[in-house]
Amino acid sequence: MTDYRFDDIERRWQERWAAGRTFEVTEDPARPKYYCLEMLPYPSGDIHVGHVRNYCITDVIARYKRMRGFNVLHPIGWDALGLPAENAAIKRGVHPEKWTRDNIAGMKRQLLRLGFSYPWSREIASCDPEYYHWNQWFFLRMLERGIAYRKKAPVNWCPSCQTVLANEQAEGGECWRCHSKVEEREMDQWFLRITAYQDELVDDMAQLPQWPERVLQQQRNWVGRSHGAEVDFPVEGGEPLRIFTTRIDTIFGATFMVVAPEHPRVEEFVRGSSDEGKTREAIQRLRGQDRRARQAGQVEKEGVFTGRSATNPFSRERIPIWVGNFVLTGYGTGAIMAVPGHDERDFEFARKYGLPIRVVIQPKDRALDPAEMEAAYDGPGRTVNSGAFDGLDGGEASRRMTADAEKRGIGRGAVTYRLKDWLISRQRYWGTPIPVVYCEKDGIVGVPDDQLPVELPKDAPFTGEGGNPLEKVPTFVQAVCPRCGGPARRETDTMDTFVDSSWYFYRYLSPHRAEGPFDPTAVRYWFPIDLYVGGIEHAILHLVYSRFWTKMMRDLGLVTFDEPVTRLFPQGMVHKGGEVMSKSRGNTVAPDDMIKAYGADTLRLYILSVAPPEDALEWNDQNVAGVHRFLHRVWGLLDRHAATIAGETRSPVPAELSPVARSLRRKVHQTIRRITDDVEERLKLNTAVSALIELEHAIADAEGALAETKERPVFREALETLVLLLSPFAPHVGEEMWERLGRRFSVVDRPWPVADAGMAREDELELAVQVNGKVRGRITVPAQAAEDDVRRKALGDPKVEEHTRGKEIVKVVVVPGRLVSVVVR
RNA sequence: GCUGGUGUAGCCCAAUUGGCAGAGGCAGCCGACUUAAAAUCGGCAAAGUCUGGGUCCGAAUCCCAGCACCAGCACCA
Repeated sequence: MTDYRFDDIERRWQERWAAGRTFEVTEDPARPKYYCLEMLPYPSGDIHVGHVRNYCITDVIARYKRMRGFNVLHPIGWDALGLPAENAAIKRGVHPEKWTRDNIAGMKRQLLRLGFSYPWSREIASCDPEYYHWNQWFFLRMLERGIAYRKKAPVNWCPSCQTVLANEQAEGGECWRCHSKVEEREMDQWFLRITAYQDELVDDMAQLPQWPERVLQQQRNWVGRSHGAEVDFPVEGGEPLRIFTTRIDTIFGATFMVVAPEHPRVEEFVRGSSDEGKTREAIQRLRGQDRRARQAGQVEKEGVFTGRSATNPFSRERIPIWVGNFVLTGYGTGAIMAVPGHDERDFEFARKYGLPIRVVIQPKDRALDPAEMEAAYDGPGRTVNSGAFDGLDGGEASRRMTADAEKRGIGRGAVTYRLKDWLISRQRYWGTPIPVVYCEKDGIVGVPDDQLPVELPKDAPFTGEGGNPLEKVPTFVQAVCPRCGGPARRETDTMDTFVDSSWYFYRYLSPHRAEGPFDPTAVRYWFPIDLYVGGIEHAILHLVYSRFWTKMMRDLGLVTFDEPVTRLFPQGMVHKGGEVMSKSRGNTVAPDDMIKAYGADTLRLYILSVAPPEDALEWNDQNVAGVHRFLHRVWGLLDRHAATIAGETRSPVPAELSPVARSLRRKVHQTIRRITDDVEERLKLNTAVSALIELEHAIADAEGALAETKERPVFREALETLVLLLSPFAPHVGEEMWERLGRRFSVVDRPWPVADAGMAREDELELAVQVNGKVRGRITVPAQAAEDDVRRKALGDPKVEEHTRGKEIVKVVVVPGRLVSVVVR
């Protein structure tokens, strides 16, 4: 037998694919299309196991769909701008561009070595000026429409990355990249008005039935839409104070108000009160509390009475206005009506400061007594102590009270959102320059389209001494105002790299197009993306931005649909030793080592077989040996017979078959059906691999009986089918075996086998017979036996009779193809 | 704290969605090959499904209560 020299085999076919441009595709209206997308990698230097898992899944699907007759687009590129390149420049004196290009070259080599079916002519890198040109072009279109704008706002500053971050990138008060604690700073920054699409982002989820609910849930939480009402509370000696509430039905229970320490009217309320000085001091202290901790509710509730009072516009009661650290600016109006009887936070605050608690919602089953209550009641019930509104359920009370407030001109239904506009400016070099200049005369002026791209200067100094390197390049900063021709200062902020990834999947369609970001005809053919596979960690960053970007492009008239991705499939993480595999934990596995030891086909097969693609994968070096042995056995099997099969005329499978042949054929067709089901809808690639192994076992078992007989056509069919079914998973072995079977290059264009239902059907079945739940006998019946015959045979079985003799048969359940259950008394 | 997911041989995972708990792999044991070892090949053994209740002829699967782990959300008024 010849050795399984995976290294030689894999390289040979990789070269052949490259030379034959096997995976290049163009639009072909005659064939159905399939756009199979994976998340493009950041060129950090190494492909890691998480990438491999992602790309193995998409590669199997891409190859499978191609065999099913689809015109498949399965592209790859590089998310090539971003901080690590610049940090490397500071640390090691390598230019970010060189660092990035070198990393891309190395990682590309790794991807090629894994045999992924990419159309490399479509490769893109976001650091190419020909790519970020279009970031700038989009930015200018958004600037024209007020979607991009500049404003001063409190923003998240990462002291370690020396730049501001978007809200999404500073969750929990930590920088998403380096986990430093972010600081709040008041700065002039560029924003994209994603909030213009906040309703669509939620409502269009109805168009995404093939997205996992947990991702949609996360996005829904992030947008944080909440329906309620705004109500103005009259303030003694001042303008009314506006609050937002989702529980206007409890307004009669509002016994005090609370404003955030930063509320603009705090000073007005405090001025002239009896304890002015002390109050101010207390408020100052509340302001000094850590804002993040306050938001997260990790700080004990504290407050102070401002000295001023307001009137509850429904109960007409005089109620005090407090300042409290649990009320936040930037959500609602920064002021609340406090209903301690029915809101946990208000209850806690009221108990602490001895403020009155009133019950205005009465549950069905018990009576609430404010003096006895240990917690707020926020369940359902009917309104009480609510004047003309008594006796209503919550929904009805809210509707009527809102209508009443509206009629009196003191309130209205209102919707609030948690989502903030997307802060996209970064004070760093290695990003897309924001294409505007500041002119003394004309203010902010966009760079004209014909002057794009604004390219990054090559000679910026990377000292690491604070400040954006771009500011230190006079030839970059000094500009001419496109409008008046006078001197202007060029913007030195660059764009968030999430801008690049928000639309890269459109650029794959026309990667070098100079007239626009993409060819609309190609978009009409290829979009939407049929399958998008990637890490779940992008659920609210990249995937929200991408949805926004498509909607924005739609409003520019560039596309005609609302959503770019039909089916999203988040793959599971890779763990080792029970922990997420990551550089920082030092538990990573290098794909290169695996390839060297076992080959790419083994690595691919292993990573797919060990767990369902959506589950966490627990890495275990020893398990790799298992699939490697499987490939060895396949190799041996083919090695023994390929030459014979290749050398003879292909005769048809005989109609009359021996039991062994019949059984092998059945297994072949059952396997086709199983793997097709597993791959097609459920993406259960792990069980598909198991089915391949089973088929190999079955073929090996029949080898002695069939290989050298006139029934060899059955054996040949089995081997050919095994190769075809295996080829999307282990494509190099697939090609090699296909060739050795005497068939033409390439297996990637062979039609996927079709299961013959008749062939797959069992002739006879063994059924268990249960008596009172215990298996007492077994009967063999023809597969299509009538229920009555099965029943008769089951009851006639001697072992069964032993247990039914002399007893009354109460019931006989026949489950066709499964078992018979007899109940006796 | 809330929501969702998961819990099956020593380990990773299956079980046609209520029908005989086992497809596949790892590890283990036995054997073949080998001077020997590794690699390779063949075979064997192993859990009654996290716990406790319930429904049913029949439950890993459905229901109730709890436990463990994972993920997301969490003063958002």
